[in-house]
Amino acid sequence: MNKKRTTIKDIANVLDISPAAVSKAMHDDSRISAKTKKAVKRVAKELNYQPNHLASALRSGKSHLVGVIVPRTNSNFFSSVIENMEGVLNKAGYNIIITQSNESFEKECKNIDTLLFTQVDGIIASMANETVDLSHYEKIKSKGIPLILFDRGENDLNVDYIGIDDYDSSHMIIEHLISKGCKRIAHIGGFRRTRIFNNRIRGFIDAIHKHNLPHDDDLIVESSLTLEDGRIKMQELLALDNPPDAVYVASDYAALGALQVLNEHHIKVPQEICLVGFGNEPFTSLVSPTITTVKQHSKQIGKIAAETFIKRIKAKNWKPKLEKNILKSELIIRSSSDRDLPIKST
Amino acid sequence: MNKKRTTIKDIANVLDISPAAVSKAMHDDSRISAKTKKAVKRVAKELNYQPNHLASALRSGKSHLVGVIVPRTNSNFFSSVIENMEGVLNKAGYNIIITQSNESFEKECKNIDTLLFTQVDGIIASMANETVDLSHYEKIKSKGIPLILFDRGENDLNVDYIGIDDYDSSHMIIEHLISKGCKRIAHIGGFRRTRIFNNRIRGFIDAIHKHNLPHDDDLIVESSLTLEDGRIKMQELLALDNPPDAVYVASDYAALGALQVLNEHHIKVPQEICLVGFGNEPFTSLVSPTITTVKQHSKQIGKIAAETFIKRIKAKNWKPKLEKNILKSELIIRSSSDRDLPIKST
DNA sequence: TACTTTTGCTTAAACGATTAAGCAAATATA
DNA sequence: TATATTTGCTTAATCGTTTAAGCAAAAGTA
Repeated sequence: MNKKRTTIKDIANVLDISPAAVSKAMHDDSRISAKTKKAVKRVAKELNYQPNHLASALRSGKSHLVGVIVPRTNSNFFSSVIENMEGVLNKAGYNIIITQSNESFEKECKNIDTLLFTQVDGIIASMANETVDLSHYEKIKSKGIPLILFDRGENDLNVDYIGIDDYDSSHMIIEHLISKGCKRIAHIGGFRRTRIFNNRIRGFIDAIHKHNLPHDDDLIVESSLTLEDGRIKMQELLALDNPPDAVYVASDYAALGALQVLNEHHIKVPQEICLVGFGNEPFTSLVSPTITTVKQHSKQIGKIAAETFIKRIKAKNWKPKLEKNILKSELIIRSSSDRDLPIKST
Repeated sequence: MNKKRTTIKDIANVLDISPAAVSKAMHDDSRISAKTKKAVKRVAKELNYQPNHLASALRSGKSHLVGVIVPRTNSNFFSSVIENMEGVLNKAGYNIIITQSNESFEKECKNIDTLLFTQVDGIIASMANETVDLSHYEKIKSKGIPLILFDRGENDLNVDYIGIDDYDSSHMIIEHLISKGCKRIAHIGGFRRTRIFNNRIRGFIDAIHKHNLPHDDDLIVESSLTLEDGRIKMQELLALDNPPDAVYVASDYAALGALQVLNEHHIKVPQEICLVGFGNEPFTSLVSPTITTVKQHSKQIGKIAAETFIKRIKAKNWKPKLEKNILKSELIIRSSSDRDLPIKST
């Protein structure tokens, strides 16, 4: 019969107490007797009471919603980060709203507006490739809600950041390739304007110098790191007078494109050219030969990002503050760079 | 100075009119003069007014939030569906909350509770593999908010559904394989309890009979359709006294597992055994040989699901109603079944 | 006994928008 | 000119919860 949902008023009526007492009983207020609390909770269950989230959010000013912005959800890295973030946040009573920027600056701005409009209590984001203007992120900060960046961050924003050590990762890769006898190593990197890609390039150059390998500008190319661009850049490298004997690609997708080109040219990988990708996307272990790559600890990144958010929200007066959380990455050595192993498909 | 956000009251004070007039002006009410409307909008812009979504949602009973439940976001199919759904819904003034069930029934139940708690105006979902008990979905229906299913649906729920014709897709595949000279076709299918997989199995059997091919129970196996299980089921098929000359796998992931096993056994694909997957995941065009598969029109499915939701929300008294929207799928023929073509890597 | 403190509630005002009802002034109609 | 209608607003209630303030009764303290 009763079409409308149960409210605290209904519970109050049944027990002949005030709605305020019911609200406090549900929140285990110390000023409510154990007896009343028990009765309230019993009746709440009987009437199938579901708190009205909008009302409490309006009154308390807290929506218990966290906005998440990622370039795309269909990469294994981001979907894993989100999954682990969600686990931690749900336990703390927060739900998440996931949005995708599709690497577009415009879409990212829209997403931020949408999230602020929806009154999220904070935003956890990884920036789009295109993003250079940071004014939209400043808008989040000026609202006084926590902003936490992961993977694709930006020092200038001066907020919490969780990611891996890209500079160090490049060193690991170069040292691995050197141990396999490579002497002329090329790097297909991302755009320098994106911090993580710049760090990988810097790490690459410094490692090359450290080990007294030739530094040749032709061997460093910037790329959008899509599969297609990986193909193009690999072809360019092969066309050099003095082509490389190893290629370190800053993304698995572009590395796959490079591998296709190498296969098409019947260049033996890893015997003639070694190949290393970045990101540990699932397909790297599925293609032939399997691709050596860098694991970014997506689970940890997701968890730490969520925990950082909770820490910030608990501090009553949140002030934007830079706190970096840099995880060590892990090199996954597979056939494409392992000259001691025969090529195998798993 | 002013820390608090602008409300309609602030605008009202500036113009010395009532907050009600401001609200109506913002909504272009016919009983407000053009002059007042203009002034209100000007001041709103000046004060950087952002409507409080929670307040209007509370009052109007509409959150303008749509809940989305998918098994996982990291498959290309689901992320593409979501992207296109979002486009349509955003234009109509709705935002979406994405949740993942990870194929778990328990997680799916939790997601539904979360979404209902967050007071979404409707739910668009694709069911987890594990789900057989539909009581949680009935709960959504009983709340009187629109429920729309896509891809993984269930007739018993009697709600709108958008998907492809799985039965017909099986026919397309079988006819293609027959045209390539296959005579003994096996099917690694999903669990029969999931409607789409059952339809693919039925389509497979009927197509086999229609073309007078032998119906051998050993050639039909049910699988969880993960990569690993695809490997196991392929090994079982190879171990038969009379192994198949073609395998139709109901998922690209499992098809990839099957392909790995075939490659490891040095069985030539497609010369000795033809292979067909399902879903058009990006890696199907990246592995060697490339895998023939079925395109599910994720963009269309996303758009239609969103449009159906909007249609339902506009009808004032929503009643659960079965309305199926079945799209025709498309067979993408690649090397793994194309005996006329040489094996190539793209 | 007389006072203070604690307990366990109630009252009532928010939170920021929407909206039904009402009302004076302007305009139209007879 | 008298009446009806339309225009353009205001008033006040409402959505369901939270919370500051208040108050009587019970318990503790001197």
